[in-house]
Amino acid sequence: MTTISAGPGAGAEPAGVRHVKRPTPLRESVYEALTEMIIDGTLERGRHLVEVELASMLGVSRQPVREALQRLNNEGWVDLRPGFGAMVHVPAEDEVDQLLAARAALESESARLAARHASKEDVAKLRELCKVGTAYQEAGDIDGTVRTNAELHSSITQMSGNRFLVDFAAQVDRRVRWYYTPVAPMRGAASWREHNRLVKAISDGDEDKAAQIMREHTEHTRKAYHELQATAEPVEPAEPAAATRRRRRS
Amino acid sequence: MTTISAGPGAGAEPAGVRHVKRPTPLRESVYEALTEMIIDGTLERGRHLVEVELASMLGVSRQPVREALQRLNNEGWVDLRPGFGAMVHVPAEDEVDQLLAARAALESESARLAARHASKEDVAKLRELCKVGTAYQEAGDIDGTVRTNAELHSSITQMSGNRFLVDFAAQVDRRVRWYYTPVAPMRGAASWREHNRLVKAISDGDEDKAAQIMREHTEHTRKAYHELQATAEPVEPAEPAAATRRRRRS
DNA sequence: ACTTGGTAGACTGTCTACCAAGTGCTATGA
DNA sequence: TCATAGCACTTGGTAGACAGTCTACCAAGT
Repeated sequence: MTTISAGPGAGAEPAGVRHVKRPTPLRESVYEALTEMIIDGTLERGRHLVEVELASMLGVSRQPVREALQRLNNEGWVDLRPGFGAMVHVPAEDEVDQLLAARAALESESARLAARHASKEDVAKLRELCKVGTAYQEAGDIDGTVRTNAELHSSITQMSGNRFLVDFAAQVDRRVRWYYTPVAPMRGAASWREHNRLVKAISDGDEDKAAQIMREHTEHTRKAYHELQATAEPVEPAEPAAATRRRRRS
Repeated sequence: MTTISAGPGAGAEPAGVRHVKRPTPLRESVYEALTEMIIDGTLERGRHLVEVELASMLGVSRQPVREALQRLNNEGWVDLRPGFGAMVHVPAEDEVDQLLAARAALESESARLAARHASKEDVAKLRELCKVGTAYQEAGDIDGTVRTNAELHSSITQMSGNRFLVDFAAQVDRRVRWYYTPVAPMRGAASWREHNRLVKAISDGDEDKAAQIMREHTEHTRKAYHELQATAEPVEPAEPAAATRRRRRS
């Protein structure tokens, strides 16, 4: 499950674009593999990541692993301590909050620009996503719901036409997805109602309204997170530092 | 691209823990050196960067240079072409525009949060910076003006208390500073008047006003940039591809 | 019991060397 | 003139080596 298939596995190529061969740099694949493992919990928070270990685990040499780790560090997935190595980032108490606040700003602005620029096809696509998402939600398919949600948000930022916003938002979204998957189910129906209103505002070209709805939407998400925290972890006994766990054989 | 540097710099350290200086990894120094060289024009836009060349230039081996180049690529300072090398990024026509738009969103939100959280000392610091900046401006010290301007903006984002906003804004600011230094002088006095109003709004805790002033402020900057473009390059003869210039001199 | 000193092992950071494959340039040939 | 074959150069990736540093652990001294 851990070996990197440089292969074109996830063939989401737009039809007709036949990349004769895609020599994706190894570091890229390693990066993807590691984020995935972090998100799905294979690599627990606080765990010490050892280069050679990862390297042999993924069937590559140290170099690509190093490069991937450095990128992960830059993007806040792991913390690199000089001379010691990388630990999977352990999110601070207030971090999710700040993350969602940043997301609110980025996506709200994106929504505003999307309302300004969206074409008919764009709007149609958003409508479709809304429909699919609602269906997933009603069917209780959490994974599908989360995925469609992410797709909708990313589509909207994409439509802002601003590559920096797209870029930052993508980063933030990915992090949010990590911290926060457990929250998603909570506010299913309401979330999709808001999405619908948002898409309408965009289709009407009502910039202010789109921006405002998106802001409130993200804000609701934040509230939901806090409520979950409050109920789920009254005190949090601070799980005894998984920090320096190593297999100490014989 | 882009990164969230979770570096230990933004010390949210528990009071009293003063980590002594930790030997900076070489790649870090290389990264700094290269951005500096890009900003100050030593490495012109479009120039082909060769790893071994940079390595010997900086007195290190290929490895740290590679790692630095990858980071520069992620953050949009250079473009990495597989199998060929890195070229110093040549900003596209609309790129500055998008950059400033993103900045508007980020800094506007920061200003809002700063207005919410700023302490008395914070406000005092901002006032001081305004005074210094205005003085520089009146004295015609462009370098000082630009520096103080950057410091003021970065102080405000810092006061937002949101590390993600701080981080993104820092990145954007650095890029803006690169693209755009020539514009700065143009709108000196007006800029500092706006700064003063902004600081007042923050000190009053008027979130909406602070956000709005910051947005307009950035917007003015964007306009100024466009006006400069319009006058300075009526047609832009598209300087004969600095792309593949190499020292081929006899 | 607590501190100090020493030891050992594990990793990173960096360097060197090497090779395969891809890219751009150039000179050759039709 | 235009295609093309060949060449020089550069990256991407691998392997191995070594110093410095970090952690843990043990032993002796206070």
